[in-house]
Amino acid sequence: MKTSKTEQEILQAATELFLEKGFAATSTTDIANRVGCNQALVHYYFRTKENLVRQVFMTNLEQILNLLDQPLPEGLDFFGIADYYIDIYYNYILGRPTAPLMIINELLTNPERREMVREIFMKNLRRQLMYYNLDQALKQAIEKGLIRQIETLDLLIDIASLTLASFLIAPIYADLLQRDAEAQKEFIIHRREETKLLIRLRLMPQKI
Amino acid sequence: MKTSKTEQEILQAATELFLEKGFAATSTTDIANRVGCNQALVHYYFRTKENLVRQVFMTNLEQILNLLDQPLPEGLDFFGIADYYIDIYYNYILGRPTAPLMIINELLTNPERREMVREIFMKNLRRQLMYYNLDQALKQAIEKGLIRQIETLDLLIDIASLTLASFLIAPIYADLLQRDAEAQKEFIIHRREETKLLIRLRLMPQKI
DNA sequence: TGCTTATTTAATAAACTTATTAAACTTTAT
DNA sequence: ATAAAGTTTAATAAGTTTATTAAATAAGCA
Repeated sequence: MKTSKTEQEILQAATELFLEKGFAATSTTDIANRVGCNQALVHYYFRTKENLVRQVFMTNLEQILNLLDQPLPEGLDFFGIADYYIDIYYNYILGRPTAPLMIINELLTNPERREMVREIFMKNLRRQLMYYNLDQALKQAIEKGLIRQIETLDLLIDIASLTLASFLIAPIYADLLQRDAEAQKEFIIHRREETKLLIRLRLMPQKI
Repeated sequence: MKTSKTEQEILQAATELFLEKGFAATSTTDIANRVGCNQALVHYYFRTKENLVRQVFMTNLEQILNLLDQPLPEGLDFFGIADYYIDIYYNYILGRPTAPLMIINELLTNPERREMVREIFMKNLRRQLMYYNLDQALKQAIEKGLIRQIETLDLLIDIASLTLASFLIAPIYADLLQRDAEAQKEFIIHRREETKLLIRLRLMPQKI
């Protein structure tokens, strides 16, 4: 009763198409065509398109959230920790560059999805603990004058913003300046280093 | 032959719905229902849905690009100029918070739209001149040691990334922490100031 | 006024969408 | 080998979508 090969292929094709064109613009017929199977088979395995959408959405969202779930690396200062997380996120998204857009897009246009996110958050106590630990560690470092005053949430949003936007902008950059896929990847690597520099300067305890 | 009231109403309703639900999820029947007119009327004025989509897309994109088209304010140093542009963008998007998502979404999922963007760029020589002027001014300031070494494109992308992401994250933030619209606006204002601080620190000529 | 043009509507064609059903085909397990 | 369970297909119902058409209504003006 473990998921069959065809079922996986359908899920895979659905994921690809949803990421390429968005949920609304993808039909179950499109999915079947990509797999090379009958359209009814999509419904046999997942019954409704909504189930399929939900599954793809949840899987991708959980993957992204789980990246934060790893323990803080030992023996690194905050500059090192920031770099470490920036690398993790850039590397992850390099592998599936349109996933964040799909997530963001669904979250913004579909209120039900936001309910799902709260569920995921509430369910995972470990993640809440991680946030609490980071918050405490930051506060101590600030008190000791090791880093500049910053809210924990702002630091995370700064990193997330710069990372996310790199991947939204990269394909547009490549197309506009008529660059190839290789140049696009270089652009992202370059933006990763710029992100690290920005965050480093944000945290460095010098007076403005 | 100037655009009739009904035509404007249709365009307005289409814009609203496209921004709320996305292009694919909005039907011409939805648009007619919001206006309170017959569905055929939508096609009478715009013939195809694609024409309507194109027009809404182009209008919003041009508005966003035109924000950069204003002359550099006099008597400001680069820190002041950066703040000035950050304010302009935040204020604009505050008025139409989902416009950037629609633009980004279309650009990423629909290759034809990227062609449109190149057209717009190439057509507007003044914008190219603006970029050239900014580039020159930055290079001089760097040479004189007034600001830290930075590529012009990176500075613009830094600002755009932080601004854009604020608006993508704000509604999710509000929903997740169950805050109201007022708190969401405050969040964005707060992020605007964090953006200014980040950019300021990025430009300040201190050794890392 | 009456003629012309513009706007609006109802009706509908043609294509496409999701989902179900019954029948055919494969596997698997005894 | 064969019965049971699982997989796949063709056919199709029911609904939606875009777009067109012809007829009805309203405006503009000579």
